[in-house]
Amino acid sequence: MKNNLNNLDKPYNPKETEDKIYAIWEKSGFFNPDNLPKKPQTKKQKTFSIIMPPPNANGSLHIGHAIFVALQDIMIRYHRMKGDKTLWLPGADHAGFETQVVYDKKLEKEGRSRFQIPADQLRQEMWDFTQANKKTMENQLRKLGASCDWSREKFTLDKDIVEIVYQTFEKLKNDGLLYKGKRIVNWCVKHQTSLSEVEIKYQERKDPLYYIKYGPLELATVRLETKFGDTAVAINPKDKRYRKYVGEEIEIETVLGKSKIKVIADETVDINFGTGAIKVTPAHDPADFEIWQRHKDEMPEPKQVIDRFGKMNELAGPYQGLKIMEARKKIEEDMIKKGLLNYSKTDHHYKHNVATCYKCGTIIEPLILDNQWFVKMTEKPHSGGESLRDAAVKAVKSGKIKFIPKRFEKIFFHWMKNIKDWNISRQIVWGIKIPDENTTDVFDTWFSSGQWPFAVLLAQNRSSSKLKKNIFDYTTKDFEEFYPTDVMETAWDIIFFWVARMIMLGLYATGKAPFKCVYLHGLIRDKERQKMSKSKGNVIDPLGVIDIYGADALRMALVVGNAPGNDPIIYEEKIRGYRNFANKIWQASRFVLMNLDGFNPKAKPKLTLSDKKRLKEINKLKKEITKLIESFKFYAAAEKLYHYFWHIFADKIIESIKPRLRENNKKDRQAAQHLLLEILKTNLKLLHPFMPFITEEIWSKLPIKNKKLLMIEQWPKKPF
RNA sequence: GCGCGCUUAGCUCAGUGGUAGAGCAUCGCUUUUACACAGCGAGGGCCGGGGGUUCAAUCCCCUCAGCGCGCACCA
Repeated sequence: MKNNLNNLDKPYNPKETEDKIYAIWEKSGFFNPDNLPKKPQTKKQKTFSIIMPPPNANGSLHIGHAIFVALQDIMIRYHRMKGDKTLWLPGADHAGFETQVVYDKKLEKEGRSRFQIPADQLRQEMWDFTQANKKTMENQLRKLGASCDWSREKFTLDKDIVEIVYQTFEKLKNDGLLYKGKRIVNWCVKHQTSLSEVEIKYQERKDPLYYIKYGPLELATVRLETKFGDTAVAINPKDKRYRKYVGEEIEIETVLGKSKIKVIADETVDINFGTGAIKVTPAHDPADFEIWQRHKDEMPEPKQVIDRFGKMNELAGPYQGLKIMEARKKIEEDMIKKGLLNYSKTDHHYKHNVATCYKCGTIIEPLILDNQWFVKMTEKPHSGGESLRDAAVKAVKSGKIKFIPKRFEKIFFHWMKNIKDWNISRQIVWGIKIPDENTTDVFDTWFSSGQWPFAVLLAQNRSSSKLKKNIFDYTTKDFEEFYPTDVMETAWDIIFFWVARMIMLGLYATGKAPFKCVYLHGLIRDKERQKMSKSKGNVIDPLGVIDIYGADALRMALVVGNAPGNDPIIYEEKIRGYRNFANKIWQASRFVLMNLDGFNPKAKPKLTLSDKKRLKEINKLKKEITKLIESFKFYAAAEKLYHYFWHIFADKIIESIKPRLRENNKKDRQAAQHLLLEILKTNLKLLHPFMPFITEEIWSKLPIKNKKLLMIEQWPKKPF
């Protein structure tokens, strides 16, 4: 029998194979579940679906994306081979704030600024920018071997998706789960937008804690510069020292002169901290804002003394125009001069945590903004049912949604317990405009991506006439077939940003959990355990790696030794090791093919006792691999396959069979050939989800009648 | 402050209530017609410390130490 591998280069050359193979797959149409061979009518068609976490269309794919491709493609290819109607739906995220930040930097380099460009023009520029990135990312996904259904691909700014997002917004509004108003928000003075609770990071800082005289009282504060915005002094109602002042107006002296201020009692004031008395600055402190909300009748309206750029405004008198830290220093000096500061008491080593922007590290300036939309997390909707938070917690507690690894469920519950209402207003141009006549704000990007699993399925084949129809009275074939999806596979660091929101919004909008299982992979580190980032210069470009070692090798390196939830370490030697493995597969396959002359597939093999043992052994392997994949232990399955192929099949079986291939005993030779081919075929199938390119290429060379593509061959399960 | 992890061979990581595992690296030997991106062989570990449960603990419980992470936070 003829063989082709014989003529090829000795070391396996992935470059010559991978693009060609991907083109064959894509052309076959089998990425689309509708084109897959149907099971006999007697058997019920099972489905399997994964919605791909849509990569941000503001750059190119990094090694973290390669992990999700490797893991999800394993599941997808396994289920496809098992005969399930398998859908992997790709997409891209406009990634509102993140993309705005990236684009701001680009503009900065060009000497431009988003605040000087007309909004429409900027939006068009950013649209072109993201569309170009999206194209690049699609090709990168192809390079990685992602067997996703491109015909169903969605972008978060597609018209139909936006329409669905608006309808969910309407529903939330009608259910009383939205409120808007003048609210205090986390304001980033650099990026000029408000941020949600998960978009701020606390950083420990040392700042002086000052003690200042307030009439008959003394109080402690870090923020001298906000004192012009004080609208009350608060004490604990149980504090005997100050109880007599409650309800009184006390006369105070500041650097701006004398004035009067009300003393109020609030239980949140800690008697033991500082002096037990605090200044209340509702316009610049979230906790103080809450105090004001509780004591509106006793206090004047909040007074904003810092503007959106982090500079003192006209209410700060002579300090107007100064940045916060400059103003603080100046005020400190002036207060000392005037004897308003008990300087000897100042704690210069006061450690506290300060909220900063998670992107740029700039200290967040809490500000009161108008027309801010918030989603209520802990209140019940008017139409009945549980709060967004409670429904989500229940779904996980009841096991409707499972986390892998399970420990993340605890982290999830802990966060949900402390969850705050969600500010979904962003003051940037890049995003979905909030349907509110009084604002140009856009939605927090996670408000749309939080709806992604049901939105992309409801948006399929949605004709323009149906576009307007409310999703809550409408369904699609895809939604019926594939929702809830089977697995949401993503990185653990976006549990709160994304996973929690998908669970809450999915349950709310559809009444069903958006997925049955959340598989969380870790963040890739370098050999020094540092996170990979462009600024550190330790990033690994997946395309560069693929160019040298091949996509199969990269995928294996990312899967083996990578248990869920742990942060894997990746380095070149590891990838090289799996390149070597790919070559081992290639060489062993070459050997089998080179020794097939005279092989008759129809002849009944006369197997020896040890041959039969080997077949038993491989039956056991099939079972084990299947079980490991089903239980999400991809790292173990990959390692086992590696070990079997290399150290059992290549080192032991092939070596021991060589003499039999040379002998003239035709029957025994047939048996040996039969054994080799059977084992090779089974291994290629089992390895296919992990190393799809090389296995498909070798499969194409095997002498098999009525051969299909390996990607849709039946997953091995029946014993010989 | 509340909470979650991790600690196993030089490195990266699996693992199970019953005599410790893999890959890489190391050290020998081998250029044998699938493969030197290789083969054959070898060395290497009080499974972080202490205590407990058990016939038996790397595994379960307690405790200590080191490392990492999440949440919260008051001026």
